[in-house]
Amino acid sequence: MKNYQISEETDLDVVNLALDTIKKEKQALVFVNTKRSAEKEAETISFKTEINDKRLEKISEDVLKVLSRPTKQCERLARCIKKGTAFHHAGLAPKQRELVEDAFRDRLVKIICCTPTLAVGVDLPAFRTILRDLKRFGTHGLNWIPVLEYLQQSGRAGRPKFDKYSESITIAKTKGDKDIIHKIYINGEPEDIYSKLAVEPVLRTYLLSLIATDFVNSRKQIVEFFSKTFWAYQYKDMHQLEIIIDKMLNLLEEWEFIKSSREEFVSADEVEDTNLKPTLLGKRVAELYLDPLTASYFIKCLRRAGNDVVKDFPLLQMVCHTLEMRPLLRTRVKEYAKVEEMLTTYDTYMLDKEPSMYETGYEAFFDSAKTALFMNDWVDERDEEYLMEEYNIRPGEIKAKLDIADWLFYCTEEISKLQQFHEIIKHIKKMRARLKYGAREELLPLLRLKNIGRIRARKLFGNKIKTIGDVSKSDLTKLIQILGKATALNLKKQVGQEVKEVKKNKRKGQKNIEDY
DNA sequence: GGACGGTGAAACTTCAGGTTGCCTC
DNA sequence: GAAGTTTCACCGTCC
Repeated sequence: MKNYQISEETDLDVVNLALDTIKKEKQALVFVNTKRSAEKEAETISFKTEINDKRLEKISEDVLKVLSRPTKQCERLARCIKKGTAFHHAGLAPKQRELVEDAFRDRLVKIICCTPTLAVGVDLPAFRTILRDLKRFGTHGLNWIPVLEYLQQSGRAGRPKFDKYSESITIAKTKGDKDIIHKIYINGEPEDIYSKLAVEPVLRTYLLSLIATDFVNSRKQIVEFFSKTFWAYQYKDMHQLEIIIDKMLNLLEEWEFIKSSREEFVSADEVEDTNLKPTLLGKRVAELYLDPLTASYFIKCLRRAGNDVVKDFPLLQMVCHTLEMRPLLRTRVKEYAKVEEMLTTYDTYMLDKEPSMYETGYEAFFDSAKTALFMNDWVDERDEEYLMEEYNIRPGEIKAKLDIADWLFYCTEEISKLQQFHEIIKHIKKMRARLKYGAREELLPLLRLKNIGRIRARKLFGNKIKTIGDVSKSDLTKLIQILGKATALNLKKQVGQEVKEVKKNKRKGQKNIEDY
């Protein structure tokens, strides 16, 4: 352990450490416990650095171009990057994350303030890691983070190629904290690892896939298989495990994903066994890697829809009320009325049944409706800044939620095919396209064109160009006015009307691109 | 006397992240 | 539980 003094240019420990890192011509990662803190910390440091670099200015500009209209978050990140700092968390648009990571690898950005996003997955070693917060908000207020996480974060320090040694620094806020940090993190042992197989959704999914792939085809084989897993090794009580497995098998059969049949003959030394076979539906659910509970829930909803009219909001709420979509957006007290109103409006169209106020799932149901509300606004062409203000959801989180929704809708589509719910498939296809682009239905024809997103499609639509046919008919001059030259020419090309670029030997009456 | 701006205490709000799947020629 | 943000009372200054 080294002992040295760091110059105190400010009265903020993290800022001093960051400035010291830069002075040493090194880089650091600062780990904090919230997205908001990551942004604030990066900004505070950025006010104190004396970095000016043309390359950083370029990256800063790129960061602003990622969305159709930069949000306040984009602008804040851009300002930080200009000064050689950045923040990094799951709320960043994927492209921005990439820009930040690359800039750090290129040693242009010196300090990244981040949430644990950077502790796992991404390989971004630094000379120094600064762990500002070792406590995080959990079920019982603030808790110390697991030792394993501490190791993950501090382990980001160390670049064998560049440095002879590296540093991981934690900041204690009180003398008491200092002692605790020493005891549990620096001198302590990491926690034991526990098998995730015991978690019901994982077990259900895994059990079904074992049967669906013919890896096992009887109850006995299943028990045998699980007895060899880490789960059984840790759990020790195999009898208890069998009870859990039976419970799951019963559910899978009840949901019609598997069929069981008793064997006719039972030899003297063998115990009774049950044959297990997947149904067609069960096979597909397993292939989709979808939690069987979610699959059976979708089927219930689809049955309820029958041949009735399907509306957007109920469809969105259906996919939001799943384990896959968690964590859901939380409904704040003052928002209850708004959510309630939406639920009342669509009362007769809801595919999912509203639990009574006294049931345990009541709150989750409301949250699923609020999450659906956000998606509904997205397909109503609201932009990222609006969604941030209204729902406190950032671009990166929007993308993640929409991706899950798309996957779940795809699964719904596949299940609908097998269950002969043909009517609803076209609605789902439409909704998937709208979620992808964040657009109203009327823009869908135009969105099939390349290089046309919701912004350009809306511009065209506003100019009475509403279909691909309209694009063909439309005058090139007008298209150029709306979209600019490059895009307009590209569009014409896509509809099979290539405008040749004639540079010389221009005949009378024939126009050059330059003429426009 | 009133508009304005700066300051700081108090009240209020919010709180990490992630894997799976299929394909659009 | 605590950081970060918002709100609001309070005070001084200037016109």
